[in-house]
Amino acid sequence: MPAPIKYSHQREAILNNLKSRYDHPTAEMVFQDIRVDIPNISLATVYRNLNQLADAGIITRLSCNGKTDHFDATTKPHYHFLCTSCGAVKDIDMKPMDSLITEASNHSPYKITDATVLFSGTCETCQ
Amino acid sequence: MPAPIKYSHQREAILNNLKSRYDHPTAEMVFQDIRVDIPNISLATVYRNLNQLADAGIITRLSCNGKTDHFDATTKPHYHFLCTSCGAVKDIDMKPMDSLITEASNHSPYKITDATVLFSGTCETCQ
DNA sequence: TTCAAAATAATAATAATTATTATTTTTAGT
DNA sequence: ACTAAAAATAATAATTATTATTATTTTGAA
Repeated sequence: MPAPIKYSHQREAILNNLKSRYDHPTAEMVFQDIRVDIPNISLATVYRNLNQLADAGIITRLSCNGKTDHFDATTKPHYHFLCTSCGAVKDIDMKPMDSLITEASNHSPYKITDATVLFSGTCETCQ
Repeated sequence: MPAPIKYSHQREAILNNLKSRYDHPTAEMVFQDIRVDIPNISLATVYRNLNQLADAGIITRLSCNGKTDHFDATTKPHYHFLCTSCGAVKDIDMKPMDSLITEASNHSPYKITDATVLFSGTCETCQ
């Protein structure tokens, strides 16, 4: 029984912030940005709401570098790029190949439902 | 100036342990296994050596679930599978498509050098 | 308007990982 | 083999990212 989600000012601000930007921020980055408007918001509130939104399938959690989690305002499947120099996470504007999942399913005994692809290298500004 | 790597009993045991298994263990898992032979080995030693070996390009660090890092004894590029139920990480025995990198390069301004692909779903035993 | 359920801020706690430090190993040069 | 500098270690403290706790406030249905 997942607890029904009740409106909150903070959650709306968090989701709006995430939707307004394209840098796939960490919880900390969202927190710093939102503090400007809601000065006494708590970092734990940001974490809690991002988790809630991800669990509800409204946003996506990205595990890019083994350290901090990043978040993506959209759930439409697409590929990402991680700059190994500055740590920025960006979108790759190409159509995901769903042949990957069928191919992998044919080569393994697992029930495969998802494929995450993360490219890495250096971004324009770091080159 | 990367410090030259000097031999150590512990590092050899860590690398051998990793090579002897196919479950892509975490540092903690390697630690527990090695304690049997080297009872007073320190967890920090396992972390330090796994990092060293990964930095030297001898092993691979896998960031699978946003929590604990896993390690792979080989550096040959191949795809992995994460069971969302038990957390196990396994190999997928299919040829990596290098078309992915060229395709992504054509669709982005980044210098892309690597692509990691992680499938997820449920493994045989969890189904 | 009332009231229970959910959310919050503040903070404590936890988990994974890395840093510190005094001591021990390793190894290159005698 | 002997010595000494560099690197590695064990033990442990510290750090970072994240989650749990708790007393208080907000939300929303009756």
